[in-house]
Amino acid sequence: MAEIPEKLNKPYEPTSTEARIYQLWEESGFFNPETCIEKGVTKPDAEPYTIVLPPPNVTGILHMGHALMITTQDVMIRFARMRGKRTLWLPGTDHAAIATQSKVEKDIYKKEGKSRHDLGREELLRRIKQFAQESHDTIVSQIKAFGASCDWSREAFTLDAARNRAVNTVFKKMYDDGLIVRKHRIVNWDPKGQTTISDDEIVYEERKAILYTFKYSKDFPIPISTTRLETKIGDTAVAVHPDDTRYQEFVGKDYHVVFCGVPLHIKIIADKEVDPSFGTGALGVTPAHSQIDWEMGERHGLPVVQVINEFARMTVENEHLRNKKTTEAREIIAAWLREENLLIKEEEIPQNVSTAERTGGIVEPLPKLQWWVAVNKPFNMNHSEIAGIASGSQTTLKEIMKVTVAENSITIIPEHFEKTYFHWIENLRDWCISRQIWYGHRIPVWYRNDELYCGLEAPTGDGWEQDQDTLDTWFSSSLWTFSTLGWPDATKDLGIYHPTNVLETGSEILFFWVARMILMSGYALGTVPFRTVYLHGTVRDAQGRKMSKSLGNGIDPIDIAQKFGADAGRMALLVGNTPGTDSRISEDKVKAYKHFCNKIWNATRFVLTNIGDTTLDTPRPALTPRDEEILTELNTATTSITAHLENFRFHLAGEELYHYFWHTFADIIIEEMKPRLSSDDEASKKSAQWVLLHILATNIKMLHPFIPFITEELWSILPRHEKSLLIIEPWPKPF
RNA sequence: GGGCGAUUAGCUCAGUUGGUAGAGCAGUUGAUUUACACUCAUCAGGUCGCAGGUUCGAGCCCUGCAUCGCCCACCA
Repeated sequence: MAEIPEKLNKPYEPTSTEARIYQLWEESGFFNPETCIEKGVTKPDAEPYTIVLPPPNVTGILHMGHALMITTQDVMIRFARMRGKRTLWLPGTDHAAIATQSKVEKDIYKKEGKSRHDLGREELLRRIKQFAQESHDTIVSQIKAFGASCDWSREAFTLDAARNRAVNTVFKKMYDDGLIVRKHRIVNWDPKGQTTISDDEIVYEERKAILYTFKYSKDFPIPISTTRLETKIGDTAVAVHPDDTRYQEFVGKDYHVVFCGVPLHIKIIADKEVDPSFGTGALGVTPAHSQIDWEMGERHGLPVVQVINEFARMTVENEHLRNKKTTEAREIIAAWLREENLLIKEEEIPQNVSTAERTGGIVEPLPKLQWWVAVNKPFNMNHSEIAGIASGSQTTLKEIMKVTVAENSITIIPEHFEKTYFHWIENLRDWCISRQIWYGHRIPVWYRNDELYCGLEAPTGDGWEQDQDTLDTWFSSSLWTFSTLGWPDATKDLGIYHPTNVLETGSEILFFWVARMILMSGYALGTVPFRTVYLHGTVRDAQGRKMSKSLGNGIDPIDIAQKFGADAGRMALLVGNTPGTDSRISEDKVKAYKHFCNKIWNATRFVLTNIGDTTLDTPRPALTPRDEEILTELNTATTSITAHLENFRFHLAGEELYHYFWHTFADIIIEEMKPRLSSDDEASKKSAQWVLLHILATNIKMLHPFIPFITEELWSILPRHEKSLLIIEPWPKPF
C-alpha cells in the first residue's frame, strides 16, 4: 500500500503549502527556459513560446485585475511549458511617470506641505525612486503569491539603464527619419500638474455651463456664441459655413473692434467645419486656445494670439483682466457685455469638461513647443517582415498599425475589438510625447544657443544643456516586447523569443499601449511585437461596481490568497469569465473553489488508500470493459480540455475540469468502484486501482495550469519510482 | 453625434460550426459513525428583451425596435 503522508489526513491547508511550493519551483530553475534545456526537460530545438508581462505600475499594490492578468498568463505559460515548448514569461514593472510622480508629490504635500519646486529636481527624484522601489518589492511578492511562473532572472523595469538605451536609440532613429519633430501646436495643458498630457489621458466630466450669445461690439455684424468668453480676447476671426446665405456678404471683410477694453482684429472667414445650425451659425475663432480653431487658423493663415498662460490666468495688457483666473475673467467680460448691451442671450447647457486623468485639473488648450511623433508622415521602411509592407517601401506609422491587424499578422481576441481598434487608428492624430515632469526618460536632445543635438549620450563641448522634459511613459512601454530582450543589441534572446506569442492585457489599454507597441515594433524591427492579443475585461465587485478606493469595495488578492488560497482565487477569476467581458468576483465564489481544492485533496486521499501497491509505474493490467469505457470518457475530456486551452477558452477548460473531476470522477466513478475495491475479484480490483490512479494523475496534470500549488503538492505524493516536479511534466495525451 | 457590446433560471454567468436549453450560488425534500458536512442524492425553477424574416429546424443567422453598459468625438 502506498505511503500516505500525515498531512493528507487533514483538510487541505493552502497558506502553509503555497509559499513552500513556490520556493521549490524557484529553486528548480524551471521558470527559466535555458535551465529547462540544460536539465533535459525541454528540447534545444523546441518551439519558443513567449509572453511579456504587462508591467504593473509602481504606484502601489496590485488589485484583482492584476490577479486576473497574472492567472490568465500563467495558465498559458504552464500549458505551453508542459507541452514541451521553450517557454519564457518575462516579468517587469513600469515607472508610470506621471502617475507615480503625482502620487509621491501628493504624499509629500500632505505630510510636509512641500511642493516639487521646494524640493528640487534631484531630491524629488530621490524620493520617487525610493517609493518606486518599495512599491516594486510589494508588487513582486504579490505576483509570486499568485503563483506566477515567470523568469525572474530576466526581470526588467521601464526606467532602468538597459531600457533607457533602447528609448534613446528609438528616439534618435525616429528623429533622424523625421518622424519625431519639435513644433508649436495646441497641447492639452494640465495647469494643476503643470504638464502636457496626451489625448488619452483626458477624462470628460459632464457639467453645466452658460452659453453666451453676444456681439464683440455694436457695429460688428455677426453675433457669436461661446461658453468660454475669456478666450474671445484671443479671437482673430469669425468663421461661418461657406453655404450659409445669412453671412455671405461679410466673408472676407476685416473688422477692428474693442472688446472689453482690448483691441481685436477680426477677419470673417468661410470654413466647412462650422456647423450652421449651432448657436448663431458663426464661430469665434481662437487659434491659441482650441484645437479645432488652431487647425482652422492654419488653413486660413490666421495669427495666433495667446491670452491665457500655464497657470490658467489671463495674460492680456488690460488692468481689469490681467492675471485674473479664466473663470474670473469670464465673469468680468459677461458683466461688461451686459453693461454695453451686447449680450443677446444666456442659456444653461450641459457641457463635457476636459479634465486631467491623474490630477483632476481642468485641461487648458495652449500652444506650446513640444515633441511629437508624426503618425501620418511617410518614411522609408528599410526592413519589413510584415505582410502587406514590403522592405524598402514608403509607409507611415499609422499604416503599420493598420496593416498588421488587417492582414491578420496580429489577431485580437475577442475579435470585435478589431473594429474598435481600426476606428481609433482612423482618428489618430500626432502623438505628443514630451512631458514637463521630472520622473521619466529625459528627452535625449541637447541645446546650445541655436544648435540642437540628438544622440544617445551628451555631446562633447561646453555649454550644452539637455532638454528639461521627459517622455510620455507609453513611449518606453511601447518598446517593452523587445527592449526587455536586449534590443538594440542583436541578442540571442531577441532572435529566439521575438516576436512574442501572446499579449494578454486589459481591454482598456488597447489604444494606450497595444497599438503603440505595434507601431514601435514595426518601426524599429520591421516585425509585429506579438501574434495574438488576448484582452480581458474589468474585474468588478459582487454588485457589478468597479472596485475603487473611494468606494472601499476593493478586494485585495493577497487577502484572498491568505483566506482561501491563491489556487481558489485563480479558479474563481477564470471560470465564467469570457475574453473582453467584465466579470464579478465575490468571496462566495472564491469559497466555492476552495471547496473544490479540498475535494481534490480528499479524492486523492481516497485513491491512495485504496490502490494497494499500484503505482504510476505499474504496467497497464487487463482492464474490464467498464474501465475501458471510463478511460474513453476521460480521453474525450482530455481532448476537449486541450482544445479549449489551445483556443484561449480558459473559462470552458476550467469549467470542464471542475465538472469532470467532481461530478464524473468523484461522484460517479469513485462511488461505483467502491465495491470492486473491497471485492475478492483480483482482476477487477487491479483494473479499478490502475484506472483510478491514472484518472487522478491525468486530472492533476490538466488542473496544474489553473491551480498550480495544490496539484504540485499532490503530485509529490502520487506513488511512482522517479520523483519530479509537476511543472515540467508532459501534458497528458489520451490513453 | 459616431462606434461597439449586452439582454438566457431568484442572483452571477456559460452555451466553439444552426440540431431536444446548461453550470455555480441561492431554494425544496431527503440521506449519512462517510475519502470529503468544504458531503451526497432529489426536486423545483426559462414563451433565451420585443416584433418580423431566412431555414425542415434559430438562444445562435438577417432586419427593425426597446432598455442597459462601454469606447471615441467634444458644438464653439
